[in-house]
Order: sequence, then structure tokens, then C-alpha cells
Amino acid sequence: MTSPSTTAAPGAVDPASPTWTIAEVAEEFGVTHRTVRHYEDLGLISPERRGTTRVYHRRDRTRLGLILRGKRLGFPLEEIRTIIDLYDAPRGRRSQLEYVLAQIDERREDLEQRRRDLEAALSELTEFERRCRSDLERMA
Amino acid sequence: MTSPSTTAAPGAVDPASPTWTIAEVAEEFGVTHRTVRHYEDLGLISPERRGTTRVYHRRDRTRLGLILRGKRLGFPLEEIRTIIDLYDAPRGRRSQLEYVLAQIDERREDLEQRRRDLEAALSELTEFERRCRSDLERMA
DNA sequence: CACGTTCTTGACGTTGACGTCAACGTAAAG
DNA sequence: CTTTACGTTGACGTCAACGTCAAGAACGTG
Repeated sequence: MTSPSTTAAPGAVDPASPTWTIAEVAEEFGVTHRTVRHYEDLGLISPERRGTTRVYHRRDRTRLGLILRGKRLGFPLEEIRTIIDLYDAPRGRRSQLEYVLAQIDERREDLEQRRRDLEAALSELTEFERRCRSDLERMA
Repeated sequence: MTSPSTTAAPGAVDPASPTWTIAEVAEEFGVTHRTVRHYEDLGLISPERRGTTRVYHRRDRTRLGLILRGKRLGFPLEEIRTIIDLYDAPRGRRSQLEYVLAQIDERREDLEQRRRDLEAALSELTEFERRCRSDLERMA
């Protein structure tokens, strides 16, 4: 159901690496094809074109996974784009590498703020549950 | 600057508990008064009215804090409302308490999924930084 | 080769979360 | 007593993130 397309056709470019159609990746990640196309419009993924048809490689699936995780974490798509582009950014020159390292630091700050918020929310929830359970006990 | 209004006027209802104006709470939480009013429109906060003017109590500030944390965690406002309402929900009857406990469990599931996503993102980022630093070393 | 399935590109609609006026009330200050 | 600062209610605008048609093109199958 989520197995790659049988791309053994004459026009196959690299038979070693599997490819997927838009319907397959959408199905697999639980989104609509419209969503996948929207991410492409925003430049978050750029599948190969065989003629006019989109052909998705492992790289695209990886990026789609990162996008959806970013969404679950509440990041806007524009920000997600800069984040995953970071992973593919050129790091040839020292200046580029240092820029990337600086970006990484910003990202970490943000993620750790979120973690603090998350921990706080979870511990408040746990404390609230404790109170509820003690209430329940007193009622029995 | 964020100190409560001096509500020692003749019309003071309870001089023991401090109150704030909309400008004060907005300032304090770093949002606009429009945002605060929007949250009221959606029923996330319901400040007292003295005449036509809104008067904010500690309870409202607490809720506003929860709202903004929920936003930082990427929850939609409607969902945030059900969450913070949960904390104020009546728990008099056993059935109500059990409902609340069930809701708590759903919440926890959600938050823990987010935590997993967050941990994954952070460890990938750390691994990526390690690779970058090793690249940098080889260039020196 | 007709046919249904899957793909494509627009283009407009919708929902959430506010921003941004306009037009007006009110209360302390000069 | 007018000014000025802050408050109020609409109502419309905007931006992100898609949903939802419409109208074709391409492709395997009977």
C-alpha cells in the first residue's frame, strides 16, 4: 500500500533507488495531495519531474517527515523551510559553516524554550490529576 | 510599569485583591489589547465589567498565561479553551470527576507525543551540530 | 481505441488568529 | 470646560494553510 512504484519502465533513470507518486506519499504520511503540492509551492520540497508528473525520492519523503513533525511542534511552514534547508545548506567554506552553526544555536534555544513550556504543562497536568484522584478517593 | 491599578476608589469591591486594566495586562504579557479582546470573544477569559470597562483579576492573568503557553506549544485557541476550562470544570459528582480524568489522559497523550517529537528534533540537531563541528575541524 | 484512473495546473473558498481603522464614551489634568 | 489619554464596540482586512472545485492531459486495461 505504501510500497514504491514499480519504476522499471524504459525511461527509468536510476533503477537502484525507489520512487513514489504523489498519491503514494500523501497516503503514507496521512495528508492530501493538495497539502503536498502546497508544500512544494512554498519550496519545502521539490520532487523530480518526469515529463509533467512529479516523482518523489527518498529525499522528498525525509523532508516531508521533517515538515510534518515541525507542524506537530507548531512551527509555521516558512520557519520549517529555513530549518530543513539548513540541513541541506552548503558548508564548503568556513564562513558558511559558521553561519550554519549559529543558526543551529538559535534553533536549539527555541526548541529548549518549548521543552520548558512542555515540561511545565505536563507537570501541572500531573499535579491536577493527583488532586482529582484524591477528590475521587474522598467521595468513595 | 506592570503594577496593578490603584483601585482604592470609592467604588472598590474588594480592596484586598488587586486588579488590572486591559492595557496593563497586554503590556505585561507582551500582546496587544486586540489580542486580549479576541481571547475574550472566544471565551478564553471573561474579565469583570465595571460599567462598560473591563477589569482584570489574578484569575484572568493566570488564564492568559496558560493561553500564551498553549500558543507557544502550537495549540489552536479552541483547543486551549477546552484545556483551561478543564481546570475550572465542576468536579462535584463522581461522573464529572471521571470525565475530567479521562480528559486529562487525552491531554497527556498529546503532550507526550509532542515531547517525543521535540526530543527527536533536538537530538537530530545535536547530531548535525557534531558533524558540522567535525567538518570545521578538518578545515582548520 | 475507448475508458476509467491518476495525474496536472489554475483559481477561488474557508478557517484561525488576529490587525486596523472608524466612531464614540469617560475620566483625570490643565 | 476643553483637551488628552485610555476605554468601548463594530466591521472589514490580512495572512497562513490548506480545501474545493473545474478542466484538461497521460496512462494502463479490456
